[in-house]
Amino acid sequence: MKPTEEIIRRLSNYRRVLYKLKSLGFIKVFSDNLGDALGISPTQVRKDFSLFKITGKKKGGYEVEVILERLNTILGKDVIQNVIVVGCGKMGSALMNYNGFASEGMRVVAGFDADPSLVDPEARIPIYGLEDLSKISQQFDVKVAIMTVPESRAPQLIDSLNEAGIKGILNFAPIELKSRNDCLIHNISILLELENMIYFVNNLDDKIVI
Amino acid sequence: MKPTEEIIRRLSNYRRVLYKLKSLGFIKVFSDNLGDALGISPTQVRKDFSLFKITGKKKGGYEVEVILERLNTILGKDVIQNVIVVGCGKMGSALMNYNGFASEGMRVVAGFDADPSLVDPEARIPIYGLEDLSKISQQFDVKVAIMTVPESRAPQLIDSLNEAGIKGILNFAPIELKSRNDCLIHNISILLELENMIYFVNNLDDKIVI
DNA sequence: TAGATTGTTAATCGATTAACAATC
DNA sequence: TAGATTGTTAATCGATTAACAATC
Repeated sequence: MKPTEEIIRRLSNYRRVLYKLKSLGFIKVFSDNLGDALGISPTQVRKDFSLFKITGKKKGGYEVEVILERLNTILGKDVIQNVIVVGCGKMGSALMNYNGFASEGMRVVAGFDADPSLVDPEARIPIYGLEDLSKISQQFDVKVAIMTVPESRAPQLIDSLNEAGIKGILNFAPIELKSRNDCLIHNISILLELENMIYFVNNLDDKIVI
Repeated sequence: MKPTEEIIRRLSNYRRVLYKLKSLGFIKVFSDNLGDALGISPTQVRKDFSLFKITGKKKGGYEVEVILERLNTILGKDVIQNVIVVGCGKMGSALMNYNGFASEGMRVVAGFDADPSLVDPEARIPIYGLEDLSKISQQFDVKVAIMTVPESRAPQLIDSLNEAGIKGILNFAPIELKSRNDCLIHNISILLELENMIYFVNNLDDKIVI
């Protein structure tokens, strides 16, 4: 069985919770603990672990340190993951300067923008023109890009990103881009999320189904 | 059957595609058209429509104008939906000034921040201290909040938001907050999304399962 | 009419959960 | 030992898809 996106999402959450438990002094955890913390069944925790050959001891549970090491390897935390930000408007620059990346083993190595007035190769995180996409991406072995450009620019940019060797795009434009064979795309649409919540909030009488 | 989050997400996407088709001159569409555009089966389109009593004509398909009107009603587009932004740091202010809300029938009526130096009730979109949450939320009948605060502040803020009558929270802090009975929470975690993509990009040999 | 498309029922598929033997 | 917990198999559940009668 191949891991699905949902399973990997849960692995990230196990990892996050395990660090919290570790800081509380936990040496070992049971599938029950993790299930409670994530609001899922202990069986699912065990099943997920089983898929990745993460084993525990009957009655003894799982060793926090051991699972964490395994999870870090699976999620690529043993190497710094370089990413770029394409589109350095308000949203893009807010993301570039977000300081949560480092502690998650990620680094924004550069920004890119079509607007020459935003280009600044001397900045702490340099900003280049789009013509430098391939050069910089190859130099830093970048595989993943955050895309914060206007909706109209998004579709054509995908081709440039692919040519530059980008395999994963986190798209913030309010347009649902479909993954291709050669490129995984995740869409984060604030408008869509709000619209979704607004529906359920406006229909609270209907029991919320999540 | 109650609509799930996924179904509402698809309704949003039908709506988006339908506006595009309308601008291309389409008067009617078939479930095939919509399925193709969204990469889903025509059966699913018909099933979704059926759930909301959106009907078409055998052989004649669906009338674009009619479905759009229905979808707009379902998704609350017939009334302006007021939202607030809690936490006016870089991310929060980038969101407040994002100009995609208006065309989707949403309006950011105010921002809130614990830091008094950010408070500015005279700004185009006024920024208040947290003590004004209830007053302003009630004044503008706000039910949904965008939360862009540091992780450490997030949990306690939920209580304040609930007291202010907020029923839905779009959380940007990198902490997976669980929905409660009285409050729907959607988490948007850039780090989690990146981590997820990084996994699949680093394991491209394993066929991607989406 | 013949062909195409809806609306719905039944079948399939995949993901979650229950159950339980193994065993610490 | 008795009780608790893992690891896995079988059962369940829900969502998607196939099939098809109705009909335009």
